[in-house]
Amino acid sequence: MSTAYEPEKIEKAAQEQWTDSRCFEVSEDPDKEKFYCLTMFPYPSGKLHMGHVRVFTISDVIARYQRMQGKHVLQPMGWDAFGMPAENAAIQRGIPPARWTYDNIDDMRDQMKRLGYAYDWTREVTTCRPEYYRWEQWLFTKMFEKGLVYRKNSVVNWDPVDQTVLADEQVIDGRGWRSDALVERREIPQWFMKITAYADELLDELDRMPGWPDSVKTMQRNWIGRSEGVELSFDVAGEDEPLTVYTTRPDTLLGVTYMAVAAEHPLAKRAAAGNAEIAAFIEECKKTDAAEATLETMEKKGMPLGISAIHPLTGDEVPLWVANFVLMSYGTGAVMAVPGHDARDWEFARKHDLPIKQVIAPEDGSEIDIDEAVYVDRGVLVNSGEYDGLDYDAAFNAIADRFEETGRGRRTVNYRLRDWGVSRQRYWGAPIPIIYCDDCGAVPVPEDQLPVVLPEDVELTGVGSPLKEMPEFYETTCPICGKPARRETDTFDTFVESSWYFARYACPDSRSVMLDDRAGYWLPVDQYTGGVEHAILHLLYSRFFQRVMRDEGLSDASEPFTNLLTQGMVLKDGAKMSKAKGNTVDPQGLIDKYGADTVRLFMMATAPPEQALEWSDDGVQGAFRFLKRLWHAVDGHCEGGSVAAVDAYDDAQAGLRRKTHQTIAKVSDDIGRRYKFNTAVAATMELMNAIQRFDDRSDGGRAVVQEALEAIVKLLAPIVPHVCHELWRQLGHEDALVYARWPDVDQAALEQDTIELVVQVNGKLRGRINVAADADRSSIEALALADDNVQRFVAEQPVKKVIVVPGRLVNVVV
RNA sequence: GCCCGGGUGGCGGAACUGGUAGACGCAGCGGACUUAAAAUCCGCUGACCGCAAGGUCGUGCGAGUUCGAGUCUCGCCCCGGGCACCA
Repeated sequence: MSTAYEPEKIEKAAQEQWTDSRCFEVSEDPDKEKFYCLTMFPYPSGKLHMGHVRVFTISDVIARYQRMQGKHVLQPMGWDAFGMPAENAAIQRGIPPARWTYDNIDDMRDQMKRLGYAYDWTREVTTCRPEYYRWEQWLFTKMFEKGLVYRKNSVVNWDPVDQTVLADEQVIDGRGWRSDALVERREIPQWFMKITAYADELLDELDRMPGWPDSVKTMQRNWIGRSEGVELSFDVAGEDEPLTVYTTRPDTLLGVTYMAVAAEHPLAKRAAAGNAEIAAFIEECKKTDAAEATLETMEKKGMPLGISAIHPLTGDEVPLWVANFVLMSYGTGAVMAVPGHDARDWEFARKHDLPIKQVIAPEDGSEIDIDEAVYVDRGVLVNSGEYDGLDYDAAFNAIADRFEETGRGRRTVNYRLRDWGVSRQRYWGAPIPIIYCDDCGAVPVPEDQLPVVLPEDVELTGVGSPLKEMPEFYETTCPICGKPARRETDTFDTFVESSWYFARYACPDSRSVMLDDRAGYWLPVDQYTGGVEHAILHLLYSRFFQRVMRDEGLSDASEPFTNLLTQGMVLKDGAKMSKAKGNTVDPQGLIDKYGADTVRLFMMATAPPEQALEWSDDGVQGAFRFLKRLWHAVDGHCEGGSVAAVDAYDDAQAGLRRKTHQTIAKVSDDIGRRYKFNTAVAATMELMNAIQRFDDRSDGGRAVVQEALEAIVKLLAPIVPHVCHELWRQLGHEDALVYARWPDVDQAALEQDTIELVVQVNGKLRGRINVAADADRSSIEALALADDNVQRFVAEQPVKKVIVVPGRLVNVVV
């Protein structure tokens, strides 16, 4: 009597058994090899979306696979619970951010449990809880003591109508998203973390991280942007202070025909004082937002300041301009312009009729016309007086030496990386633990007064932070002198919470210290999985924080994540699935209709994890159909009763055994090494097809089918754990599948007497031959040349050579 | 604009280290079963030529390297992600 595949029933039963046996709860066991498998934790935005399901399933497959390898696996889950959407919901619906967040967490936790992830729920971490954020407040005060944090003015988007600071995302075409008012750039004092102090270490270690994708390492290298250059001083006519610029191309120094400073530069401000036109231009510059993409793509504008700089080598006067593309925050806020050999300078010079001078010529002696096209490659110096004929390196050194000798410059290393501004003028975040005292200045909150708890019962209006209206929050006393003082009302960037949560999972209940000995057992994370959109910021901040924690004596590890898998986005209609774009697909409907296993299988079978996955509703049906086929195959097989042991096989039986063990080998490699779950699924589907074509009810036949079905159930256990859990039981096993080991390949079963080789003539496929597995080269060649179709194409032509690729093909070249 | 990916049948994708292009699945078409439908099972399915054997073309576009290129090199085009206050 055959039974139906009822996912809802078997999934519930499997999950209950996992929960009751607490098999995914792990403690520290030094005798076992640990494996810490982590997914980037979600922001509790409401319901799970497809991107969540994809990344959690990928990670769960790896965790369950490693468990079957005998590892002691930790897979925790938590909530990146601070953030803007909670404030938006509060403004729109009048629900306090805390309640909205906790409700969402409850919903999403239920959905995760329904999907059967192998999480140790006893370690759940929620970043908006004081017991969590107190430790980042504490670490901040330690960083304060070490000089790793500091306060400086920095630019924000100011909405003059709502009287509030806007996130870049809230600025739409230069206007506030709620008020529609033109946004202004405004400078306010903010806290910064000195990530640049670790720039060299963060850069150098990338060379020793084989477990990270090259693309991510390259992006981080470019982001840090270490460059070796020279700082040069130009005198300015009528000014006492020289103007210092940084350049990586001192070899082009004689090609300088103008210079440019940022709108915020003191020289520009002074020039504006006596010139209304310049003042207006500087005002206009402030109206663009500060995003790099905007600065780089906007029209390059500038104005002469009416001041001249003196060229340090020739003594010539070069005009000084103010330009909208020069950044005050990068380098010195001033650049020397070499239009002949820099693309942006060239374009700007053409537009404003500034002279273009060639000082570099191609090394191969070819002629170039600098008025036609810019020449940016390194080459040989020309029109550079005593430096003519030098190459890049020689010129770099000669000019750098000259400036160092005269004290007018120095070799220096520059980074594109900027310090991390962590202040946010928002309510729903961790309070920055600083007290401002008129006498003592900015004072960190002492350890015994931590945490600084964020009040949760508030009303949000959308205008400013409610903390600024709560004297019971901000009124306090100075920890040093005891006088009345005022608390910082800014909160941390939410990236601060996500920069160390991975460590806290090791000891989420630790009350006395940020991290205890348990972190020493679990860290670093062995496998980290998350969206490629986090390739730079989140991952770089986490690498920085891990080092800060290391230097605080909290952990021995320098790198937080040994292996990184960056999963591609789930796209819909060609764009990232996101709430903001309104193109999300709710996975819940599919779970209700087909069960968790079908959804898990579909996500894994459809595309490799690193690739973007374009969502389509078709295909889910196919995953469901396959699970039904598997179910009925096991069901039908088990109806035949117990299986007798057999030690000799006929050809067909040996053939199915070979397919079984080829599949074990392929799936082990696909999941264990390549992370190609889609081809792993395809391989098990092929084995299923082979089983269904195999019709042999003899003892031997039933034995190899039993072996094949057990292999499929184990190989698919990480991907579709519920149905496999039940099928394993049906195949006659008392111990739950979750305690089973990954299957081994029987090398003897793989052996073959003959193999097929492809024969090409001049690289085109012309025939196939069967040869003995151990055939030598000359007999292969002879067999290949004897093939009728091969003979047709060789015909009378002399054979120039024959290439034999063992196990693959023969190519006859005529 | 800069940095990092990607582009292969009607669709998702496979081809791992330069060696049979299109595995596996979806959709479609034909058939079996059924009173019927659903479900299930079997077969076909890149384009073109051919009765067939087989042949020609074909991996975004253009060149190149090689006995052999989806894969490597150079130059383009298009799409996605990131660009520091979305997470």
